[in-house]
Amino acid sequence: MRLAVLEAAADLLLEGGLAAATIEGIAARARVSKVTIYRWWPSRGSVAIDAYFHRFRHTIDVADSGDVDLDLTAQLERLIGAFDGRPGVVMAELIGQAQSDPALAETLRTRWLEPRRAAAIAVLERAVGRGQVRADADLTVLMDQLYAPIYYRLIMGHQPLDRQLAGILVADLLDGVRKCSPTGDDRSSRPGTSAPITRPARPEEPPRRT
Amino acid sequence: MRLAVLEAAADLLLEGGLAAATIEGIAARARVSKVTIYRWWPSRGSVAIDAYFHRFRHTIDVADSGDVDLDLTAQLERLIGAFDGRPGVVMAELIGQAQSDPALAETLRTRWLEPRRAAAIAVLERAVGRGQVRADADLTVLMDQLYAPIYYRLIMGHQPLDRQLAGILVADLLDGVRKCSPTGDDRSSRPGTSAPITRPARPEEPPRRT
DNA sequence: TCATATCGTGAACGTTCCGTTCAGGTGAAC
DNA sequence: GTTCACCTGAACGGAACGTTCACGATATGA
Repeated sequence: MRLAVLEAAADLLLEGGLAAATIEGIAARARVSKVTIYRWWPSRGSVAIDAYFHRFRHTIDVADSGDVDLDLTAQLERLIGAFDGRPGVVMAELIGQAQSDPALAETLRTRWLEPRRAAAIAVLERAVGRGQVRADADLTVLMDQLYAPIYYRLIMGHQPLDRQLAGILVADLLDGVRKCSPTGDDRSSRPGTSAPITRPARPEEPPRRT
Repeated sequence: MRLAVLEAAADLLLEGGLAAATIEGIAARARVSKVTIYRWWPSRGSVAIDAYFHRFRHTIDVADSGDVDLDLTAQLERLIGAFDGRPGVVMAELIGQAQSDPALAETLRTRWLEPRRAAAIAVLERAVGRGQVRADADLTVLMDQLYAPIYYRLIMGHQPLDRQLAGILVADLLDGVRKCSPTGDDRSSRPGTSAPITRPARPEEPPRRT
């Protein structure tokens, strides 16, 4: 029963978005009573998000190649890929719904956002350990400057959300954050007073749009 | 009548959020018929966003001090300030609603987002003109790395949204984007091969959190 | 002065979906 | 063969949507 509900809900979500995934619609499609759904889930959004996670349980595989650029770019590209097409629309609608449903917001934070943040923070912390990223950087802000633009474009739709964005985001930020001088780890130290330690060539770097 | 509706809607929005601003509630509060509201606005979200803009017509004053850091930081701080307290909650709910209401999304883009983006892009373009920012940078991505984290925190609530965030965002990004060598404007040129042109002291820069 | 058009009104309507209640039915465990 | 956990259809009251109707007000202008 539980599976039937999740499958039906996921189908409806992908077909007609969150608006189509009403409790009564899900119940009818899953050939299940409304009461059964209410026995297991507290609200419509709750069913929807469970259905989404059920259908798209992306693994959060943390690559650790030793190259911050590559690892972060790969993570961001995977996220952008996960938001391609209907699943992206559904995620946007779930985030939207969460703005007026605190329980849904909480679920979204704990089951979607935080695992991914934890994985990405780990990458950054290893980079700090290797001296590739300044030790005094606020990693939570860095995270947001990497991830937020993806969600922002997904939600606002003011700019396209394509894979090459990942590389640009990482390059923009790391070039600023990368520890340039081995001695200076203070914010007031000028970047660029000596040659950067590591700047791995990224041959696939696309030309800049303007 | 029109004003009465907007005032009533804004009141309800700030008191009880988007959920409280129902058409019938607004009509009752404005002492106006439902029909009258439907004559002028196509949907609930439409009334709500008009009411929001009516109540919070922030001026988009573009400072041009000649210092990118200061100008951008001031812009971001003003945005963060505008999202403080109830107005921030309401904006989050409007963005949320826009995820399932294309007309509302369009209004949000054209009347809120784009004017602010245009102002900020102008600041960046002047900075490019002055040689403070690399000419090959993708300004639209830079914009997102500055602004998106603010909306992201507003909507996800995973991290606090305080004013000092503005300075960190700008510093993180500009240190990477800042044109370090006057000759090199190609992505492959190493940042930091010579001293940066301008790096105005920002004494109020807060210590980094981790 | 009076016809007319415009705009607003209250009241009611049908619709959809919510979340809940009720009176049963089925099947496995003990 | 009783009990219990779980499921069922059917119906309910409630909220809000968006619409329709018949009926004022008001002001324009012939």
